[in-house]
Amino acid sequence: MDDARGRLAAAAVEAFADNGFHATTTRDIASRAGMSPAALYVHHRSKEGLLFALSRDGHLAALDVVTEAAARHDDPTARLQAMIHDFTQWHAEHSKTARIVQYELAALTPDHLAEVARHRRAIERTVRVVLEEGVARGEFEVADVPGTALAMLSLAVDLVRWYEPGGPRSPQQLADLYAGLALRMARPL
Amino acid sequence: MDDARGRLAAAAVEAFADNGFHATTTRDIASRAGMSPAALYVHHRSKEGLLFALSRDGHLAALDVVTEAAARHDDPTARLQAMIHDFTQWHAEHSKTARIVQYELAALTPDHLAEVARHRRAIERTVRVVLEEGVARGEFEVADVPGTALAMLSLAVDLVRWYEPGGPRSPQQLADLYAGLALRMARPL
DNA sequence: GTCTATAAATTGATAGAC
DNA sequence: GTCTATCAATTTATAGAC
Repeated sequence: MDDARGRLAAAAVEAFADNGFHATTTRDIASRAGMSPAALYVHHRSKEGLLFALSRDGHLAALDVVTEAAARHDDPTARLQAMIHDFTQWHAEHSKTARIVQYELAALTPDHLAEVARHRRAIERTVRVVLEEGVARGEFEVADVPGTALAMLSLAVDLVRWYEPGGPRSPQQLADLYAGLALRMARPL
Repeated sequence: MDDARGRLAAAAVEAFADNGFHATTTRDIASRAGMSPAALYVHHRSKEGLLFALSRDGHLAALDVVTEAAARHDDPTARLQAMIHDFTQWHAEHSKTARIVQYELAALTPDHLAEVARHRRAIERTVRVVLEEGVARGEFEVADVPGTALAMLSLAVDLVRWYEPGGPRSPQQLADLYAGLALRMARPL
C-alpha cells in the first residue's frame, strides 16, 4: 500500500467508516493520504467510484471467507459453525471495511449496487443451503430456513455498528460466541 | 399531525430514513412538508435539532416497548419471549423511525448523543437482567450474558437495514421468529 | 408563521502549470 | 502524477417583508 492509489483507498476506508460516505469530503480523503484533492481524480473516476472499489473488494472478501469455511467441512453442523465463526471474525477484524460494505449501499450507483447485490445474494444462499442440508439430514430443526439464515448473518453484520478494535471482546471471542448461538438456533429442540 | 411542526417531523422521518441524515437537505424536508426551507427554522433550532427530536422520541418509544413487555410477565422465559417479540415488532412497524434511531447516532451533537445513549443502555440492561434471572432460576443456560443480550438485540436492530413494509414477512411473523430464536439462544442445552 | 431573497461557507470536480 | 487555483453548484441558516 505504498502507491498513491492504495494510500487513497486506505484513507477512504478510514474516512467512510468513521463519518459515512456523504459526510466525507474528497478533501478529507486526500489530506489523510497526504495529497491534494485533485490527485484523487487521477486514480478514481469520482468519489462514488472510489466507494465502489472498496465495497466490491470487501464484498468479494466476505464471500470468499464464507465459501472457504463451507468448503473445509462436510457435515452441516461443522460447516455452519465454521461459516458463522469466520464470517463474524472477518467483520470484526475488518470492521471499517465491513461498515462500508454493510452501510453504504445506498450511495452506490444502480449499476454498482447491482453488482454487489449479486455477491450479497451468494452469501445468503450459502447459509440457506447448509441449513437445508442439515434439516434434510436431521441435524437441524429449522421452521423458517430463509428467515433463520438472515438472522444468523444479522449477528455478524450488526457487530460493525458497535464494534471497536481493542474493546472488551476480541474478534475470536465474538466469532466463538456467535457461531455457538447460530448452532443453538438450528439444533433440534 | 396536522400542525406544521408535526408535518416537518413526519417529512424528516421519511427523508432521513430513505437517504440518511447527511444526504438529506433542509429543502427536501421542507418541500415534503409543503413548506419553504425557512419554515423549518421556526420550529427547530437546526437540522440536527430536528434529528435529535426524532431520535429521542424513537429511543423512548423503543425503551417503553421493552419495559412494558417485561412488566407483563413474571417468569424469565415468558418475559424474554415477550421482550424480544415486542422489540422486534416495533422495529418492523416503525422501521423508518427505527432506522434513524439505529443508524444516525453519529450525526448527533455530543450532548444529544449522551442523552440517547442513556436510553440505549437502559434497553440493554433490561435484557441482561432477564437473562441473569433466568440463569439464576435454572431456566436459561447462558455462558456470556452481556454478549448474548447484545446478540438478541442485534436481530431486531439489523432488521431495519433490509426490512420493507409489504415484504414477504409481516412484523408479527418476524417478531415470532426472532422471539423463538432468542429463546433457543438461552434455553439449556 | 410563512414567504422570498440571499448570505456565507462548503462541496465535487476540472483546468492548466510543472 | 502532483500541484495550485478555481469553477459552478449546493448547502445550512438568516434577514426582512407581509
